[in-house]
Amino acid sequence: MTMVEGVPAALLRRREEHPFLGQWALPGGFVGIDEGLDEAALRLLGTEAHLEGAYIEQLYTFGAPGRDPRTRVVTIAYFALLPADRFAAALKHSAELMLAEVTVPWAGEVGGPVTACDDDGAVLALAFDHADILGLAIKRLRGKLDYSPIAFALLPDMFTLRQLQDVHEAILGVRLNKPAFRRRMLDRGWLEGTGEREAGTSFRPAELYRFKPID
Amino acid sequence: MTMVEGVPAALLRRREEHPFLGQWALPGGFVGIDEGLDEAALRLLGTEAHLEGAYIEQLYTFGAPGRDPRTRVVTIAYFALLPADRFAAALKHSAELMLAEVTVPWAGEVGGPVTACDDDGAVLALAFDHADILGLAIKRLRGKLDYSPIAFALLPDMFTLRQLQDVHEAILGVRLNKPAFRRRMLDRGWLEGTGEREAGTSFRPAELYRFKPID
DNA sequence: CCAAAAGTGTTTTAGTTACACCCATGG
DNA sequence: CCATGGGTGTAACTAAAACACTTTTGG
Repeated sequence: MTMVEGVPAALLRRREEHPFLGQWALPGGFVGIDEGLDEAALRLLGTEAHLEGAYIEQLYTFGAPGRDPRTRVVTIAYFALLPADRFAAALKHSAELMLAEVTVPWAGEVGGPVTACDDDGAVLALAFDHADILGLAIKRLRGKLDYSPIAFALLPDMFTLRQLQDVHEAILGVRLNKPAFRRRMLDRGWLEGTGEREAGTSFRPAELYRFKPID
Repeated sequence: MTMVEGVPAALLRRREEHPFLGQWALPGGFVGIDEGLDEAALRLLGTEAHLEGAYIEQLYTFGAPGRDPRTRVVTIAYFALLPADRFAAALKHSAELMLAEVTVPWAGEVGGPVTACDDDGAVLALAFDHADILGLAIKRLRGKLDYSPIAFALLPDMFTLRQLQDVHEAILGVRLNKPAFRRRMLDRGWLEGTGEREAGTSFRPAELYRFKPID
């Protein structure tokens, strides 16, 4: 997953076999008999999505008996986070891959279920229970955002406070107050200012910060 | 799991076969080919631990290649919560079952790893990676305590605010301020006062409350 | 009346929000 | 000098913590 123009987005792969032929699915595959789970997630992200070096985290294990019409399949779902620019190469690699915008209503909201949309805003039909998986991933991100440093996995090494705020707003789906956000982040002690500033703006350039993993 | 005398406790089962013969392990077993995961957790809690009607929640899936010396085993760990008095019948049912006190240091604390102790305070050797599973379960409880109603799964239908505070203190491992705790709980809107009061005290009897699932 | 724990009121403190303002840059 | 967004200061508000206090029961 990543954040594109203030909205969460997930890499999907068009299925080339039954069931759900032609529909969109999350990249995945089978765990090797002597392979760890994290290890398998990283391997499959490389072979199925052409993405390397992502932050990954186990999400939930889905095992309802009928979720795959062929046979019993238990899926140990992981999510992976990368900055948006890391997807360009992967998307060029295969026309069967796309980055879909994901919409997840807040609990109690009427907006309906989880939807994934293509660049034109058309709603995509997702294979299996993958819409549920996507929805749970977004909810996990929302829940962990303010006590874990996951947001930094979605940004390049150096970033401005505005970019960090954009990531938070994309995940939460709400606008945040600038001065309050700024102070909260700086007080947390996770940021370290590089002396450098962004370039190419027609206005005052913002300072670039780095994530300081000490804590 | 439950809370006994202000401390978290987990039901363990003595292993009667290799590997780890004679050591203590979490109750568990295999998922049926046409059985859901939650369904399997509840079934195994009944057959292995003689406990019914628990609140259960999926915890994490453990799949390191060497974690079972016999063959590759992936464990989808669940935790179950029940009031302490519900364990009496289970413990009488089999001498191979025990309720062990669990100690989990806070992150960054020096106190060392997760330990399980019997009634005499002797540290028990746990089979497989079950100490890791127990540790993660306690940490999950700590994290979810203040935004989810898990504490009520550890109490009878009607309970006093002091009992609720005892459960919170047992999970967190810290003492809490009485007036602040009281107000926080009442403001949350999860509690509904029954007109009734506890009996058998030699001091002023506390009002009994009920968990109000409306929200 | 006394001990013990239930339950309440008040002050202090810390963290967050809202809003107004100043600053630095390109054009 | 102007438009634009970066960055800062201050007051208002809210939630929690600390503390002292009153209340109610059994003995």
